[in-house]
Amino acid sequence: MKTDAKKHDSDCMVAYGVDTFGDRWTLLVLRDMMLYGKRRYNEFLTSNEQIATNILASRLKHLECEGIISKERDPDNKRSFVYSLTDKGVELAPVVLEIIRWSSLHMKTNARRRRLLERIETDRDGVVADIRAARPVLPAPPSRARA
Amino acid sequence: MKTDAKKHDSDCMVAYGVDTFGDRWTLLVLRDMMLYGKRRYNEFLTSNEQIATNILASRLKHLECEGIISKERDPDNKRSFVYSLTDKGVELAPVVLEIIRWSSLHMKTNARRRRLLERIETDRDGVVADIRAARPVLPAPPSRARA
DNA sequence: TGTATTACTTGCGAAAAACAAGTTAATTCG
DNA sequence: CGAATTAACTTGTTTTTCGCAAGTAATACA
Repeated sequence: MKTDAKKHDSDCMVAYGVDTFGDRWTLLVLRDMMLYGKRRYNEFLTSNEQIATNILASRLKHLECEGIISKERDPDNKRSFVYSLTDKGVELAPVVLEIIRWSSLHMKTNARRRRLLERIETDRDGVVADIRAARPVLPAPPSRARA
Repeated sequence: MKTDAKKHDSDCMVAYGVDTFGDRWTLLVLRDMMLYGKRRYNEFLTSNEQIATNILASRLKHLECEGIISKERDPDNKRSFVYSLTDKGVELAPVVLEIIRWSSLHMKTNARRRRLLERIETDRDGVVADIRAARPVLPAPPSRARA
């Protein structure tokens, strides 16, 4: 499987990150994996932001090419696949957690958010352990009505 | 000045971050400000990744609308403007620093990178102070030949 | 007074995203 | 056992955004 050419391909570490997850959707897929423990194509499709199926397929392929997720057959259901975070993917957790922290400074606060933020501040290693184990860090959000 | 409609506008903190800086260019502009102390339109145009001028203008406007940067006339040169990070912008530094850290785990290492990483690990507050003061954290990178 | 500089805007073709529909293979249901 | 369903995608097609080249307006400089 051939990986996409890098868009920037500069020597910069920030550009490397942007090339890897700097688009409208990739970080949301990673969020679904990290916070909600999602692992299947169908699950990613049902997030609140309604990613299109062709886009989802291309982002999963890209993440796999970058070594951030791996794809394996579900042993119990031969038509299903399970996507998992690799070590390289789990190492991205601090980036996602810092995004959450920053946003929490600038979004209206609520109990759900406060709880997550508190846990990030006081039990970051536990959060990362949950992410690694695919244990949801948050209960799934209430899903919005579709059009 | 009217801000763009949010693309995702979900209730999610990660989505808020993606709406704010989740595209090919915004994080690179922020990097230029944070790491290299860039403050002017021309300076942003000369980064290694060669952003187009209309895109740069739209990203600066967006960042300003989001309250991440501010734009002021240069008192010494009436045709020039100075862009600065607001508090909200400086608060994004940890996100950028975590991206750098993650990338450094997965890019070929070199002296320049090792130095920055070391400083991030041992003097994070000093790095953030430099960012706030618009002091370059890194010397400008060797610029690449243009086409 | 004329040229250069700074910070943009405009127009247009190309690329990517979004939407809808179709495909394939495994599985469950009657 | 055959038919409907599910899971994971493709494949068109339209719409939006990107990226390049060129143009513009307001200083500033010689």
